[in-house]
Amino acid sequence: MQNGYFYVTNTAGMEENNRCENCIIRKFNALRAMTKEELKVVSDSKITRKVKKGEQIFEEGEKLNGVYCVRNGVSKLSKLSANGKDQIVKLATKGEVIGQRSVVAEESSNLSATAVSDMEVCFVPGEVIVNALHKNPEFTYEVLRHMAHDLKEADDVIVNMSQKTVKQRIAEALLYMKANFGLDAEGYLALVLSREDIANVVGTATESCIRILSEFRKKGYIKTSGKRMAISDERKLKDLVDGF
Amino acid sequence: MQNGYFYVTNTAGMEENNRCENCIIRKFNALRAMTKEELKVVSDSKITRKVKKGEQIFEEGEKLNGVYCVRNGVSKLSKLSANGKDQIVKLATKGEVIGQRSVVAEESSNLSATAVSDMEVCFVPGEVIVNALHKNPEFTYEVLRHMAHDLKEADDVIVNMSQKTVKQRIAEALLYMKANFGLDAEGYLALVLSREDIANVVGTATESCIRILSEFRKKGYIKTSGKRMAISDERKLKDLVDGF
DNA sequence: TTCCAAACCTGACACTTATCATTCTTTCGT
DNA sequence: ACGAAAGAATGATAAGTGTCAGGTTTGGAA
Repeated sequence: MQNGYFYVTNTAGMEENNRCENCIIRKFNALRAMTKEELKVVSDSKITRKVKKGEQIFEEGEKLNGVYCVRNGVSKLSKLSANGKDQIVKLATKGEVIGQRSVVAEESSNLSATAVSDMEVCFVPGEVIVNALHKNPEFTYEVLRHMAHDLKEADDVIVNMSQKTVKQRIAEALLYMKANFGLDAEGYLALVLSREDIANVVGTATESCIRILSEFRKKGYIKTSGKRMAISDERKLKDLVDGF
Repeated sequence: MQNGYFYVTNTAGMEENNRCENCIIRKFNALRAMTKEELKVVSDSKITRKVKKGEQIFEEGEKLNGVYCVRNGVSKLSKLSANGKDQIVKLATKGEVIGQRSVVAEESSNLSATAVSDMEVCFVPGEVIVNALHKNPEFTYEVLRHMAHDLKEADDVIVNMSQKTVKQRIAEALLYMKANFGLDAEGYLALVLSREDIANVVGTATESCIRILSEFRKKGYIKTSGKRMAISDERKLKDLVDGF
């Protein structure tokens, strides 16, 4: 099904910077705890793939045969709810590994992954990961630590979702986008999300999201240019989040 | 601070059923992947403690020196939000290990744990756990699988919180309580939570929770006797959750 | 460029939920 | 068993949010 979109990188004579051993991205995820030998296996078996904005990497309920290491771009991890909206649970960016949870638990995925911008990802077969998990406690420990971190973040999201107003959650989302994805050359948020996506991050109706962003704009908290947004008054947004 | 509440179990001549090796509870959590030797160390270092209903086991922000294995009773794991309410993120019962996340990540706890009923817990020092994590990949893998499961559940909670109405969430909470904690001899939910606790599970105001439970009672979906509750029409509650 | 579809925006309105105030009931300690 | 304190219940009202029904703007394909 996904064939044709793939191009294989483990060809002879491949340039050195396509080897996992030399990949800087790796420093930021659990793969840094792998041994040289394990990393070689990963590198030989991995498949690099370009994903265009809007394209789906995998779908909720799909059996994943491996994990995806994000080299570039941003992916949204979302889950469809009964009322037809899909709630974005996490945004994964450069250095993060997606699909880990499903491979570790040997279950089909509970989330869909869709590219929010053009991406480059490395697919690593599940057996290679599972193998390392059984043999290398340091690697397993490292994966565990990353998952512990994700779990803590999920707890925080639960509390925010249930205790904060939509306005507070949107303000927080903007600050989050600035803190985690930075700004472009003109000071706009580097991560450009549609209003609908932002609504799906904070769990509200698209119209409500638009309305509140307009309000922020009118009050001078933010500035917009097409779908790009810039934070003008960070202090005010922070106060809002904290309930002032 | 916690001294005096503790009584040590690793005394000579201790009865056999107080040894982890013989503890059935262990079968349900990651400790089942420990070797005999590791389990002996756990058993020799563990401290069994009785916790009375309402008593706190640990607090948000506290540095945990170990994990707590629940032998009996139920604990709520909650997080205080800016507006003063504390959101219950998870209910932990017999066989579950709490505090894992913090020990694994070597961070202070992001949640508070409070007994919802009288409990008996075994405290296991962090070093013992961390040691096993470094040495025994099967144990680490097992902990990882449990955490993967928790993470999936957390994702589901996020979606429910943001996409379902309060009424749906309360209906779901009742069904959850039946499914996970069962019924008492008279058919009432074995887990008795205050209206406030239920409100904190589903993330709503106590009054709203009471109002909706009253409505369920009037419509014949549930039956109440003091703070005990019984499900009379499970079908209706399920339909409600699914949006009918 | 022109056109079309998607994205964005706004208003009106209904419904949901929180808050405040008050009363009734249960539970628990002495 | 009693009284105090906690919990449960209900009404009135206000605030927050979703939905529907239009508009306008934007961006990309032909």
